[in-house]
Amino acid sequence: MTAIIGGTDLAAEAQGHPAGPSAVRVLDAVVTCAGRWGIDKTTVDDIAREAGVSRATIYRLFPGGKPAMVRTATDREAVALLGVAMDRVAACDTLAEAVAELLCAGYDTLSSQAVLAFMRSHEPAKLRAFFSFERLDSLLRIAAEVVSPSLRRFLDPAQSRIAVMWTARLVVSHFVQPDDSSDLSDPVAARHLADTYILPGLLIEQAHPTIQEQHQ
Amino acid sequence: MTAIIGGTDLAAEAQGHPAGPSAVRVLDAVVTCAGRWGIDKTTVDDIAREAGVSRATIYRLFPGGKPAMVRTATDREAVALLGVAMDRVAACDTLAEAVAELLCAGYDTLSSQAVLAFMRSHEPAKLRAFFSFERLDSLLRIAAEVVSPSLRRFLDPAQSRIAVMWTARLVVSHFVQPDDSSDLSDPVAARHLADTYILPGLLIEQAHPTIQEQHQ
DNA sequence: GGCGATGAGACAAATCTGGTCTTATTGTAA
DNA sequence: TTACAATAAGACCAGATTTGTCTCATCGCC
Repeated sequence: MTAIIGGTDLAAEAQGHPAGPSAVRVLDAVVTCAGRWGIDKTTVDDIAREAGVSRATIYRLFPGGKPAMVRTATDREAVALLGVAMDRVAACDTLAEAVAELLCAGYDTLSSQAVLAFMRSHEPAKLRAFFSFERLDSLLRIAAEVVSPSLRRFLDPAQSRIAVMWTARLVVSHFVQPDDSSDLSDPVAARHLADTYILPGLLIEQAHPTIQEQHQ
Repeated sequence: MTAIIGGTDLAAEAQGHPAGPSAVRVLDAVVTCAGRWGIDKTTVDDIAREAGVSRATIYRLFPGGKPAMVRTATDREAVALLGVAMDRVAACDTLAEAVAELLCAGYDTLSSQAVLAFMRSHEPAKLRAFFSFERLDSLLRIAAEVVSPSLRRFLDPAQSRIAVMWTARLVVSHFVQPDDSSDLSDPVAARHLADTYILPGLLIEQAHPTIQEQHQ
């Protein structure tokens, strides 16, 4: 994964996100404050105080205000979490193992995220909204971007992408609406889910490529 | 302990606190919201929504506004927590055991309280302020009121009161500023503290009553 | 010295919050 | 059914908070 935590990130800057040392502190502060009070209740002032930075600086770094900071922080957090998940996949020997591990790792990393934990226990409706329309597409794209390389050993690029996005959807769905009958934090359950719902699809696709895939 | 949770509390009403079913829902909502966002970030509107009650009703029940609700909720919570602690003392056979159990139970109940947990992990300065000036005296008085009867088996009323308040101070002090060398959630440590710092004082007082006690 | 980044703080506009009040509705007891 | 008490809904306003922008002083560094 990329060197994001604790340093500047050239890739982020290239795609329009500020990444200087102050920006990093601000983004850290966003995550900290949102984990403490939820996003709605944290003010720009809270973030400034937490980051040890003046409000003026914040608006200079993020002209879009709080929404921009939250979006950037979310992306950064997503990349970091997905990086962790990807590292766990590196050790897998088969596609089935890798997908199962991805399910498991994805679920674990989501669960360990403070802001998401806050939303899950205190404002589940907002969590569902967040993962249903607000940012789902963006997050799926990031997931595909970051994680799909780790499946290239087993699948071609287009299919890796599909596998990752499909897996990510399953993880998110189970996260926002946990299912008693299959707990994704349990590797066995994850493997079962992978074998049942994800791998068959991939194999069929492999046999009869769709138009969508041919275009990618 | 008194029948407070889930029903109306005549004692509360007598001492000026509203206690109808709506009032109970409001106080529950205060605790819930404060545990979620902290006291400062919860608005009367949040409380009303959480309680499923209109804002108008809230102001009718608590003319003092948010401060009044918070004060009442705090007192109610204190009485409930202290009741739990007191129940645990009932099984003790000696004064030393009882005081140790009181230390332990007090610490446990404080730790289990959502709002206090929130403050402890997110705004320790506010926690200290709360327990240092804002409400300490009131809480100590409530503690003495509620718990001291459980020590009457071992001490006379005045001394029970002193023992409880002294114990409560120690619990609070350790709660707001945990001490690595003595963890009050550990019964052994609690017993040690009781033997070392509380019981000797009580015995001395017993031998040489002070003016203060004689006046009570 | 000059320059870029930042902090401090003033400022107005928008928003939120607290608190009061009126009106309509509901449940209940006579 | 009528009368009454409790409440929801929401209008309303004053005051506080928050946002976003702007200016100016300061600091570190080339």
